[in-house]
Order: sequence, then structure tokens, then C-alpha cells
Amino acid sequence: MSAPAVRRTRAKRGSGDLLREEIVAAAKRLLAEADRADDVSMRAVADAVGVTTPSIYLHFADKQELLGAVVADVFRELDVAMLAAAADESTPMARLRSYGLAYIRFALDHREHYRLAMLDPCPKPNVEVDEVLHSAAFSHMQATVEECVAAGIFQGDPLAITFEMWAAAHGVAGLVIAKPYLPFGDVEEFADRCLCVAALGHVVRPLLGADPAPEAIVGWLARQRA
Amino acid sequence: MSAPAVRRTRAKRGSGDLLREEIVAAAKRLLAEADRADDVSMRAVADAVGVTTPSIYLHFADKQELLGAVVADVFRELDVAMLAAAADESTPMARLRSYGLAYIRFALDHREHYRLAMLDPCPKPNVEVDEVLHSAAFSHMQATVEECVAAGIFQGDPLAITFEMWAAAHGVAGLVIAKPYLPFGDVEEFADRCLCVAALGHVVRPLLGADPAPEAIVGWLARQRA
DNA sequence: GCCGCTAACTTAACGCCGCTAACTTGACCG
DNA sequence: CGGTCAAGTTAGCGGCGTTAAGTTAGCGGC
Repeated sequence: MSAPAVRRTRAKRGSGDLLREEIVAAAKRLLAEADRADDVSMRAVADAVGVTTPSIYLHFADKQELLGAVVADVFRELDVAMLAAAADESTPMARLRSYGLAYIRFALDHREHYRLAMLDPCPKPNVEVDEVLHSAAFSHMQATVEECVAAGIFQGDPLAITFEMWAAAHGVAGLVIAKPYLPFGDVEEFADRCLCVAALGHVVRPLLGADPAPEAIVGWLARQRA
Repeated sequence: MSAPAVRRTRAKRGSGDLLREEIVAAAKRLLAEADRADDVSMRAVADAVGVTTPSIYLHFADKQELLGAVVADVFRELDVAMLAAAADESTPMARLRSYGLAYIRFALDHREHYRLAMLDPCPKPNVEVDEVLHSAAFSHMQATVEECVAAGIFQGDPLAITFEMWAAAHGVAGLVIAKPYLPFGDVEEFADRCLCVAALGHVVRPLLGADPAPEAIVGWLARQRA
């Protein structure tokens, strides 16, 4: 296992970026196999590519940057997954639900990548990952929230509402990833309930005034029942 | 800094547990100062206590167990904080809100500890931490949710609802910890909105039937306005 | 009073890690 | 054909978690 699996042939003069892609690919594979990020060492990645460790540093400043590139690469698929999930939905609310479910499913299908992207210490914010997340998950969510606002289903600042929906989805993903042994029951249903509750909350809140106190909620409920 | 700060005197025959507490205390302090868990090394902890590194392994199997003990220790305060926050609230809904806000505030005030407890890889689930979390945060939440169900404010399985509320609170905490530079605005208000929306969602959901489809929600809203 | 036992440590070291400095090789250009 | 410089390599530093084996100090028993 420690012997260099296969010695690559040196890259042609012009293109050292070739190696860069090979490194990312190898790291991506190793990260998917391992279940902890620090089990993937620079030495292991180099070995998988068939190159010595310091060569990696010709293409990435440090390990964080390499992992950032890997995670960004994985999360580019999220865009596709979310669009595909919502392709058949015709109403904004249905799309919002599909987006949320797809987001959570993606997170659970790529736990280590999600952890690196969304659950890790952030000495310096990982620009590449954040860009991908923004352009994929976030922008779809935001656009759909804006549709909901335009349709009068939601009221308020779309950006704030998007963050709130994101927090709801992230909460489900994070909780299930961190504590998978808790009795959530079927995870997909759990996720659906959480998202549904969040969406419902946003729908109802305007009916109660801007910032409803707990008592106001109970009072409203009583009037509803009457 | 590398010289042993102060050499402790050897513990008496009966009580080696004395050192255990000193180690936890030192690790707790170092962890609060550092802002990444792996910046706290076993060597640094040993040095702070005034002992050599292997001595730690007389009391803890490995680093994870030590950090687990530290985190559990910190989270014992969460119980107090949550009770204090809700002390003046007289209705279940108000308590639920206070609990949630206190939980999020605690998480943000102890980011690294919260990360270790709730955002980290879980090769083996950290029993001690989970016990503390369960006996503090979770049991209060659950009891209050049960009150809400008893009062007819919520409907459904209290355990499931508690998990859903926990996911909401965890989502806010996790998102703000991971991406503090995003424009959430005032964090306390953001948290309050998220929790309010989740609670509202749970209040309203029974009015729409068991598992409302997106269109059902929109339809219900239209009827409400009429 | 000293003796052996063992709890409470220490010393020394292993193998891994991320990362760097300094050297070598080989493809291309004139 | 020889110089240049990108694309690697070899060697190694300091730090990490962890372990094996040795040492020291308190305490019960004779």
C-alpha cells in the first residue's frame, strides 16, 4: 500500500494543471472512502496519484486549499441535483420543498464533504466552496423564495427568509449527520416535516403581524378554532 | 512557554483522580482560548498542568475522551442557562422560545465546545456529551413540547416535534458558527425569527391535515384571506 | 524501621503528519 | 546542441498522538 501505486509520467511543459486535476480527483476519491477528513493525508493523496508529496504544494498552498477544491468540485453537482429534483414542480412552494429535500439528501449522501463545507472551523472562509454553495443551493432557494414573495405567499425580505429556510435545511442535515443514531425515524420524512413546518411558519407569520409574541400565537390559534 | 510552567507535586496514594480534574480544567481553559480544537495538543495540556504528556493517558484513553470530558463539563452549564432564561416565563410557548434562544446563545458563546459536541465526526458516539445534552437541553425542550401538546397548541408525537424544534435551533447555531460573515443581521433577531417560524409551523400544521402538500398550504392561505 | 507492593508518574521513542529548502531532470526554444 | 526553467524529486524539520518500559514515592505489614 505504501509503494507508489503507479509512477505517473511527467507532464508536458505547458501543462502542469494536468496534475492538479489528478490530485483533486484522487483526494475526492480518498475522501469519499474515508469517513474522517484527517484520515486523508497529503502523503496518501500523493501516493494515489503516483507522485511525491511536495509536488502537491506546487498546485495547492496547503491542505485546506486542496480540500477546498475537492469540496467545491463535489458541490458543483449539487446544482444539478437540485434542479433535477425540482424540474417537474410547477409551483414555487413545491419547488421550494423539492430544493430543500434535495439539499438535505445531497448533504447526507456526501457527509464528509458537507462537513468540510458547512461544519468545519473557518480560519479563513473557504472562498471557492462558498462561491459554489452560493451559486448553486443558495441562488435557487433565493429565486424561489422571491417567487413566493411575489405570489403573496410569503411576506418580508426575501434574503432574510432564504437564510431562515437555509437554517432549517442545514439544521436537519447537520443534526442527522452529527447524531445519526438518534431515533428520527425515516430521515426523508423527518426532513420533509421540518421543511414543511418552516414553510408553513413563513406563510402564517404575516397573518399575525410582524413579530408575534408567544401569547399572540396562542391567541390566534384560539380564534382560528372558533 | 515550552518549559513546564510549574511542576505539580505528585498526588497522594489514594487519589489520582485529582489529576484528572486538573487535566480537564486545563484543557477547558486552553480550548476556550484557542479557536480550533486541534490547536489544543495533549502536550500543551500536560504542560499547562505541569505534568508529562503520557500521564494524561493514565486518566483518559485518548484525546477524544479527554475532549469529550471537557465538552460535557462545559455543557453542564447549559442546563442552568436554559432554566435561568425561562424562569420568568409562565406559558409553555414562551418557555419554548426562551429555551431555544438560550440554547442558541450558549452555542454561540461556546463555539468550539459546541462544534465538538454537535458538529464533529462521530467515530464512536460521545456518550458523556450526549448524556449531558439529553439531560439538559433536550429534556427541557421535550417537557415543554409535551406541555404544548397537552394544552392543544401542538398536535402529534412530542418526541418527533422536539427533534424538529431541535433541528431548527441547531440549524441557526450551526449556520452562524460556520458562516459568521454572512449578512444575517442581528443574530439574536435572526434566531428569534427562525424559532418563531418553526413554532408557528407546528401550531398551524394540524389545521391543514396530517401531511400538507405545498398546494394545500397555498389553498389554505387563500381561504384564510377570504 | 525497613520491605515489598503498587499507584503515580517519567523518559525515550515510534510512526505519522503538514510542510519547506534545495537539488535534479527533462521538454522545449533558439 | 546547449541553455532555460517548469515539473518534479530527495531529504529533513518540528510537531503530533500514542505506547513501552523504567522510576519514584507513599503505605500496609512484619
